[in-house]
Amino acid sequence: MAFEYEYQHPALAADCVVFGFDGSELNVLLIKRGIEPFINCYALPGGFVHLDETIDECARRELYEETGLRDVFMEQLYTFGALNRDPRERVVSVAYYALVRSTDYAPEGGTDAAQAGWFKMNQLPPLAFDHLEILKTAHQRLKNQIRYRPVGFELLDLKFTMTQLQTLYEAVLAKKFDRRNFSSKILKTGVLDVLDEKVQNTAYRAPRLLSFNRPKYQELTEKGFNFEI
Amino acid sequence: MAFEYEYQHPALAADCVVFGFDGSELNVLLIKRGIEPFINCYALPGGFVHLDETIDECARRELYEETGLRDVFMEQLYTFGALNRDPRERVVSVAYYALVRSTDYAPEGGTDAAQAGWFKMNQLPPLAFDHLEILKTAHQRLKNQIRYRPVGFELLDLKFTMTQLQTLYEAVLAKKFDRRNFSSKILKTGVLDVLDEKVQNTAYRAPRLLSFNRPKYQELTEKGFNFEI
DNA sequence: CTAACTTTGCGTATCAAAAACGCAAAGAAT
DNA sequence: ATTCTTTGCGTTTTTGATACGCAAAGTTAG
Repeated sequence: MAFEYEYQHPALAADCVVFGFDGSELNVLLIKRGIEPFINCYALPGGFVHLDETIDECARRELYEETGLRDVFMEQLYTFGALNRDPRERVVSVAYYALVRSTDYAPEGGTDAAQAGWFKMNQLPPLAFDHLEILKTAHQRLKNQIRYRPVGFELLDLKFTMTQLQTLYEAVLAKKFDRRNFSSKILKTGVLDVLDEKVQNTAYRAPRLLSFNRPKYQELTEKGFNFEI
Repeated sequence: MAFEYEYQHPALAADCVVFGFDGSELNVLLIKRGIEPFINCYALPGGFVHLDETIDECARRELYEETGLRDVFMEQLYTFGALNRDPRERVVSVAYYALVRSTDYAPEGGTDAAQAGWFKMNQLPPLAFDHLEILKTAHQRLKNQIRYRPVGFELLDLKFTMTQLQTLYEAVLAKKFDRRNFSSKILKTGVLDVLDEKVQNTAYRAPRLLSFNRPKYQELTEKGFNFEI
């Protein structure tokens, strides 16, 4: 016992909800806990905030330590402060929400990240603490964000097809769109570049590849752009 | 010195950004600090989280203690965790955002709330800590929320005129609307009841009074309603 | 090799909502 | 009585959303 305070202080943690997209379904990154409480139970990557780091830095550090992932799109989600979230002591957790390209990350055996893995959003294992509630909050945020941010930037490969982009939207929003309207609507915004390149080795007609045009996207978001589908 | 921990813990506080509307301009509630640091400087109402209360409860308690306000619409905004926000020790602050009817609240002299007061959003005094940054974040949230929540519920009197409602939207969004389109668009949603009552003692033609229809609003928000103007 | 089939890419027709604005009645001010 | 401002209700015009037709690309199957 080393640190003393005049008043009681809660412990402060950061937890990360990392979404990935595998081409057809939305996935979330979970780790298997190696310590009590909830040992061997799945949980969101996260841990306690150090006094010499910001909460954002903590979230990135813990994510890297527990899964090997870094340099991902990440933003603060919500702070969870119920009284008995953690059986050990009062812990307040600042939750973060992150998006990664699935192809950029496969959990590797034999490392700290060996216990990390992707889970389909509709086949989740039981989660430690209030992490299911945090995850549901993050999913809601993703559903909102996809309307006014091209989250495909973070979730798809640099080059992708229109069908892949539409599948992502349909997976996130759990809703179907007309292929032709989806395509023309999203092309009309100008945030996509049509590449002079086609997918190789496809069944039937090969689709052309697309990429996001970041400067154009920046320009549009600055004047209150809406990606509504 | 009474409380000991194995690891260092930051202090945890909650601060409230309370917006009010006086009929023509957007206001924010500030208190004059009576203690160091930043003594006599204006700041957001707020204080440290007790270990036997949630952060939400803390925000409501502090707001009541410092301004006398209670039972207001309030929701969590963002958590601010920069390293040197507070010169005393590491303090992480969970910011809340609240809306009140100006007529429901006038700071009273001779009470704990004597130091509280409304300030116009475009005539703010210097603020303590990083409270200006918090305030700007809250204003941005209000601008977003007014699109899909009838924030007039919280900011206007129970009975109001269409012009007052439009003035509120124009004050929040810093944008002008066509009077006739604004009126028909918002009436068409059904969230307003047209009362069989007119304003008394007006210059020129007396406008009719309106009120929000809460059940209708609830019904619409549940099916993904959009109040976009 | 040819026919069938699936996906893709581009187009148009139809429908609904947003934006612009005309106009007269209410009712105080002169 | 006349002027003037605000209010309330409408129409026209323009824009955007939705539904869907169709042929070309290019693979699969006979």
